[in-house]
Amino acid sequence: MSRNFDVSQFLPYLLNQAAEQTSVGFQENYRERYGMLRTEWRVLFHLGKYGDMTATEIARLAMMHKTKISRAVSALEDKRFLRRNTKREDRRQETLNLTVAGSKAYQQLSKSAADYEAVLTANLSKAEIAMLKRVLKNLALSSDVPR
Amino acid sequence: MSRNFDVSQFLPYLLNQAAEQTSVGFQENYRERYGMLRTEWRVLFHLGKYGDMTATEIARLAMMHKTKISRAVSALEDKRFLRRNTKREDRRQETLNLTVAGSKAYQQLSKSAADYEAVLTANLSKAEIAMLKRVLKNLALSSDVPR
DNA sequence: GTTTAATAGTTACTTTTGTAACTAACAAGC
DNA sequence: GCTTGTTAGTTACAAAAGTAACTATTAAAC
Repeated sequence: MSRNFDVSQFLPYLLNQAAEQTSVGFQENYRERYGMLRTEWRVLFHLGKYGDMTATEIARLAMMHKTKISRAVSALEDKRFLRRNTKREDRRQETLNLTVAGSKAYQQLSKSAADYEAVLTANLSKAEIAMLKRVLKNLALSSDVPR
Repeated sequence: MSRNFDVSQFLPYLLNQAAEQTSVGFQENYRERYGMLRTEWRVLFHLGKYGDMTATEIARLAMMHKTKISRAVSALEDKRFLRRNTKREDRRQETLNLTVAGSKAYQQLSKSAADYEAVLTANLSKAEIAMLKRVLKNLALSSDVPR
């Protein structure tokens, strides 16, 4: 069985291809229009979805390294999509919150995301989509290396 | 509906997390032991699976840019995992083939891949795995931008 | 209260990737 | 056979990501 394992069907490989294609497909929605990178869009949507957060909280939720977050936050700040506020009770931390422009971009892009996902899943049933997402979430937790 | 779209459940995002975690999880099998990068492992497994190929053929199959392939091929050649042979009928192309060491690495790693996948899919049924892979392959083709 | 350790976030340096321009070889048109 | 265009693969340069060391601040130990 392992002798004949078909490595071209290897799950991490298939996941990578699907992830890469769909992410590249979606980036046309924020790249030109808002001048964002993928990491920036991710940070933006966390703030849009969960409200004010610190960089560390985003890093944990998004499973992204803190330097990546740090750079994305700086870029989003430069583009006036978010503001930072040092916490009074702990001056190491800073709460990040979207500006009006940031919120608008988020609204716009979450609409685009919904549309894009609808296209991607056009020939899947509700049950299949649910199962797919459940599996993906489990896989993301599987080899959970805290970084 | 789009108003309340849950962007933290966005398919490309979930795919990315699952892809990243599982790829990072698997890399411990080739990173230390063979000193390979992810791109190199991918090129290696294409040659192992399909036999001799040119760089362009791998690029098309693996949906990787040709510069990435070029660099991975050089690295694999330096490590003596493959050899190149200029084709006589078209001297622009070169056929890549695994050395004995390359084949051994491939055998080893495809075994590891099988084991790793078995762990990843431990709590999925055969039907679920089949459906998952089918969906992933479709998603990878979805927004097929030839590069 | 002073030392020690831990945490949030940034910066410097290195590695990897992306993009575009390049060389070499072939093919077609004329 | 010469020009024009195309394809395979590489290289140079720029952008992005990873890693480790850093600063500033807080918390704990004593």
